[in-house]
Amino acid sequence: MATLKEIARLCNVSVSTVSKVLNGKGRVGESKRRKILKVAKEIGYTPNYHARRMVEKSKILTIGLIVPDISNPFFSTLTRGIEKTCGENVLVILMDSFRNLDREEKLIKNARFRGIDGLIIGNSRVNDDLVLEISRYIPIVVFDKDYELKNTVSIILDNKHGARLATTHLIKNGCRKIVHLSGTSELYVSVQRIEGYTLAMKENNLEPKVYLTGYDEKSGYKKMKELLSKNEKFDGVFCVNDLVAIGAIKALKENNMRIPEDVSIVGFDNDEELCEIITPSLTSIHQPVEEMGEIAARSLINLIENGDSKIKKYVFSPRLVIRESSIRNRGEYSV
Amino acid sequence: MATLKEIARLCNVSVSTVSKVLNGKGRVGESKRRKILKVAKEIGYTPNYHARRMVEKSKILTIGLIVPDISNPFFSTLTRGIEKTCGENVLVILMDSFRNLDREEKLIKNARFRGIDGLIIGNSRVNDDLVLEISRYIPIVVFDKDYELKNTVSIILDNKHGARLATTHLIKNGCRKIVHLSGTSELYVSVQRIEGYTLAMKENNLEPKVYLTGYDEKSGYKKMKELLSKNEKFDGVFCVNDLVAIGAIKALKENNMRIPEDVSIVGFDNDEELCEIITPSLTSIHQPVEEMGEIAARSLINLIENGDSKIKKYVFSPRLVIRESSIRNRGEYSV
DNA sequence: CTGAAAGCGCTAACAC
DNA sequence: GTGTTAGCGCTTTCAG
Repeated sequence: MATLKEIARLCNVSVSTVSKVLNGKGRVGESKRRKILKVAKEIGYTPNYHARRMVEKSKILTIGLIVPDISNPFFSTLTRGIEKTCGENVLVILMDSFRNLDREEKLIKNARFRGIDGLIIGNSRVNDDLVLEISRYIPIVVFDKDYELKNTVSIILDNKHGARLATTHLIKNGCRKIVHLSGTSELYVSVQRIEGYTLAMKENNLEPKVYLTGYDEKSGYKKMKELLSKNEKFDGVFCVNDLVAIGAIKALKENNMRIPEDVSIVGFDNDEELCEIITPSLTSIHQPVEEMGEIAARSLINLIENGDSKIKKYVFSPRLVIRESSIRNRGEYSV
Repeated sequence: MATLKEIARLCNVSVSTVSKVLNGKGRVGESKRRKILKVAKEIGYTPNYHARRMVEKSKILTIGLIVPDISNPFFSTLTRGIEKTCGENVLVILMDSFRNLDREEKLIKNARFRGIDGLIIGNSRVNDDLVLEISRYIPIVVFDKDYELKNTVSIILDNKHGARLATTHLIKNGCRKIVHLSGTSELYVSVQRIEGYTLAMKENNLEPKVYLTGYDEKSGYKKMKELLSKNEKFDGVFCVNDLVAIGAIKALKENNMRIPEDVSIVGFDNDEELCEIITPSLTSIHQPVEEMGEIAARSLINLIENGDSKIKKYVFSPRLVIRESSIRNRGEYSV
């Protein structure tokens, strides 16, 4: 390996002289300087990063980012926001858990042994004790979970409010029998959305009906097919996310239901690509994903550098984006 | 900071004893062992990663991944493939260039000063000299560019063949006037696809017509609108990617053209999410993105560990995935 | 069992 | 100008 020592030997000078030349510090005779530069290039010298970090109080930060699935648009956009905030001197180590809980736990546990200075955990299912334990060692930013730990910042979307917005919109728009395809009951996000949905229904003296699903298109399709075959009656659907909504739409179409005339439908996440491509275009609840990523990164960096953060929790507000899938031409409601 | 030294002091033992206990090596008296473990936990000791790497010939690798836009499904899926291959002991540093050439160059140049052992560069526009220079220092895997350098592996999709497949499919399916929305003429990928398209047209004594576009939905929409307003005649469209195709479809629909009856259309990339959601569903050329990511990671790791690679180039074959947008009910062609 | 000592590659005082 | 020295935090012989 090419080292300073090696160059020093080749040039008959001391290691520190080489170091000075290569770092442009101190004064060194022109002839030596040239020779050192030449040799360094020849043998392809690259300074040992770890050795450097040992001795410098380097300002380079390394943060770990854990996501359940980087190919999911929500998380890739989140990642984009994080990357945006991390300039030259913050390295982002991406870790995809592939929605495998064991793997996720292992990744979180091992982070601090990997030179990682802080962790951003996107929407995980790991238990709180683990976060509590790990946060003793490195700062953590978590999404959609509410911790009040010293070394931790929470980034939260007001999911309850979002769900209420969606449901109320359907109601105002003339729907009376609205069902909710909710995702699993384990995820905090889903729990909150179920609450918001239920609240809105009760406020309007309507009966809430929650159906558990997964989070992908397939599970939305499957559940909707099931409801249709059971001959369930409904005129509105609120879905836990856009993918589930898209699956549901597919099933509804196959059964010749008209959207939004027979059944109105609202998604969540507002992935513009998806929402606008599908026919009819999909009304959805927008969350400022990229911005949330930026804040996450900024908070983490601050947490690492200052050991603590004044603001322990950021709550973002969702917004309703109305498209064709929920607007009936009855004049009962207009944008 | 919590260090071995600190623990040693607190326990009245030597640093090496502490090291042994914490690493479970060598034999140490039970009482000391317990005390050391206890103190280490109390003061929240985490071994210094860089110090460790200095002395161990650690098997942990750090690879850098440069993409133009992580929120683009192609690259997030690619990333997924890479992550899949990198187990416990390979760290992936994600770097998004945001399609900024300056930033991309800087990222590539700085990688080796950031403890990065090798680089995967996704579909870049950096000039070849830079790659040549950097590959002297660290191994590089590049996409869609054909290098024959010692320290480099190329991962390539046979774009020409893919374009030919798409075009031939349209021809077999009864189209005679096929236009190509091609992206820009700078990107190698586009050049290859144009060639394949042209070849297929000529083979069938048809006249190729290439129209430059961008790579997003908007530019597909815009170009198609333009063609329609100019009253260009065509019965088939081959697009450089799915997004452009989707934009084109939108424009065609607005002008009340029937797809595939009036105009058949084929995309490229086969992003399943998009291709299957749109109405009509979009025929496309599939490239095994995730697999390409896996191979990229595997090659790079091999390159890092062995200094060179037998295989300098992987060429992947595209595949035609037929959906509604190109199948006319004329019985001229069936799947 | 336990600790002293060397050394990983580098930077930074501090002499010469 | 230039080299010597110390030390970053850790692992690993090697004596005792």
